[in-house]
Amino acid sequence: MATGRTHRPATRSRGIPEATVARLPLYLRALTALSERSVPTVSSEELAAAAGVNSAKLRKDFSYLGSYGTRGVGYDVEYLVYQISRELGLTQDWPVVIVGIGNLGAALANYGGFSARGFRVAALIDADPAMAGKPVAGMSVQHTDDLEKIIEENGVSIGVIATPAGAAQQVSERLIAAGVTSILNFAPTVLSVPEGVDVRKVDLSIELQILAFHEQRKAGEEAAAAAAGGSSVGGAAPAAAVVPPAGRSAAETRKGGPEGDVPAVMPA
Amino acid sequence: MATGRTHRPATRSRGIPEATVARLPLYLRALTALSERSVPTVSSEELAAAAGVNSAKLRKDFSYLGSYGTRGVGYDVEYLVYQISRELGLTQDWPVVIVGIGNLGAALANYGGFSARGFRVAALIDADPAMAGKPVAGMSVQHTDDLEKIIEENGVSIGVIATPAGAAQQVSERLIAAGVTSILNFAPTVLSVPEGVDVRKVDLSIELQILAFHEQRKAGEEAAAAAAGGSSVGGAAPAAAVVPPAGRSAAETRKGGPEGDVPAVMPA
DNA sequence: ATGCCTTTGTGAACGCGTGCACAAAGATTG
DNA sequence: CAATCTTTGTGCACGCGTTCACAAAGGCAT
Ligand SMILES: NC(=O)c1ccc[n+]([C@@H]2O[C@H](COP(=O)([O-])OP(=O)(O)OC[C@H]3O[C@@H](n4cnc5c(N)ncnc54)[C@H](O)[C@@H]3O)[C@@H](O)[C@H]2O)c1
Ligand SMILES: NC(=O)c1ccc[n+]([C@@H]2O[C@H](COP(=O)([O-])OP(=O)(O)OC[C@H]3O[C@@H](n4cnc5c(N)ncnc54)[C@H](O)[C@@H]3O)[C@@H](O)[C@H]2O)c1
Repeated sequence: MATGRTHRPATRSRGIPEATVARLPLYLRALTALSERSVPTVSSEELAAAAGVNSAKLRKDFSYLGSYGTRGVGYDVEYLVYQISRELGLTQDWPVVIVGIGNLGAALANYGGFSARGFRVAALIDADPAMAGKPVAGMSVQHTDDLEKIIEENGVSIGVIATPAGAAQQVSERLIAAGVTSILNFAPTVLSVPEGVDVRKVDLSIELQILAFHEQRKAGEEAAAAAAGGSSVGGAAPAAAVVPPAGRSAAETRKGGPEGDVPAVMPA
Repeated sequence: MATGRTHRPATRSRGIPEATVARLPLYLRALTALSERSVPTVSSEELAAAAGVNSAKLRKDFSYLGSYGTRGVGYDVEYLVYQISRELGLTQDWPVVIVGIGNLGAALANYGGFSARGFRVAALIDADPAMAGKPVAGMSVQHTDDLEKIIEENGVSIGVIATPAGAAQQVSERLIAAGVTSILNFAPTVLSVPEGVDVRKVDLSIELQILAFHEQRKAGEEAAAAAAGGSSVGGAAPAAAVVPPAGRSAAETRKGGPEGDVPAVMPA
């Protein structure tokens, strides 16, 4: 999710739980690696370890696809690769457009892993007239004016948005109007889309903030442990405070913080 | 998802559910936007709409932080920004290193949104001697030889990995040995890390595969609807088949596909 | 053919997350 | 001060996802 997500509850697609779908690519990757090493079969235990999940979970996941294992032996690697690929729709070729060819968009365009799995970059699109015609990753960047034409001519149903946040909503609307029904959004905004359109988001900033939360928690616990008599291990404490407290109206009305307010840095 | 994730079940950090933590940055972003427009207060309903979530969920999320709202009025925007920032640990300054300054790493280094929220890029690190000393995003790229020194001197506890997949595990081990306890991994690999280290992953390929799954499902349903008498809407059907069936040993043993095998493109 | 050993597939229990619905709280108005 | 209206905070129920644990299944050796 990427991390982050914008799950639509979705109608339990064909009986395969969403959580399982999200893990299938993980299994596929592990299986592909085994396949390249010409490993013929693999047990749920081994494969689960390679994919970083619980083996019971993996078996249950596979059980949604059918009974593809052999008791006492395990799973046939090649066969499973095919079954998962088919289930994920990777036996088809999916043309993709990338909109917004800046720092990130260009990096995505240059990314090899795209085409590795049936995804083909059909076009690179940018609103900047100066970008139009420029070669990026061996393709010529096209102008947003032609967005609709490109989508329709190439039968594109998956769009990647790498524009600034302010443009993302509008870009998504044009993509959708032209026929796109799945969007991968790198811009830090909530996209509002009609029913039937899937949006997944990748948000670096959110991921970092989640890490910071846990990091702060670890630091707090460590401090507590140290205060309780432990030796202070070298745990890289962050530097200085940044945001001063707001101290506004509602502040007085406040009832009671979680647990007596950790001694957060509070200058003023 | 980004989506994608590597949740450690974690010990219900300080009573705040993981799912709530993952949404706090979303609320914070919406609140910051309101703050910039000088909106003084906001109701759970409005804020929930801006963040793209259910209002009941939002209220429950906030209830884990304390009672910061005023019944009949809503939430004080500035105050809530501060409370969430504090809870997420964003009132501190978090130095971050990026390892692997290729296409993606360079894009990340150039990304402004990094510093926007208390994250400061302390160093850019690459193994390529030719990269060492080169300026990227106004910083000089440093060689991996100095990785440990950089981490320790800057008190870095968060590392971003943007190396090729093959190098990621090793890089993570060096980061962790040097004191890093949180990793954001862009390489398509499962990182194996010791207890106490948080890993979150951002995986473009996985997100696309999940979209492809739903896309295929939509196409199938649409085809079924059309067969049932509907007019075929212009739904951008993908092009050609790519992976031929494996047809291996276990194939015969197979018991029974989900529901009589949709007529997937099956050449041979 | 028989028995043993390995590994799958799944029933069942449990816990987390979500969303409804409403009582309590406070603001606001008369 | 009392009545009314708005919006929060949360008890509760439900469904999804995870995990355990084990019977059934199949391979393999004897
Ligand atoms: N660079 C990163 O590492 C990174 C990381 C996370 C998120 N993001 C997000 O990804 C997005 C892109 O980041 P970036 O660093 O590449 O920014 P950028 O400014 O380098 O590139 C944005 C590109 O989008 C184009 N653009 C603007 N409006 C457009 C429109 N309406 N239609 C089509 N193209 C348009 C611009 O011409 C520009 O080329 C931003 O929303 C950013 O927040 C970037
Ligand atoms: N480019 C993208 O859009 C994109 C998208 C998703 C995922 N990824 C993943 O991100 C990673 C980086 O992608 P990229 O396109 O930037 O690749 P890249 O080849 O352009 O860059 C990789 C960089 O890592 C450096 N490196 C290699 N081994 C290293 C080591 N041991 N220590 C430090 N640095 C090392 C290389 O010198 C190079 O500069 C890859 O794993 C890729 O799969 C990239």
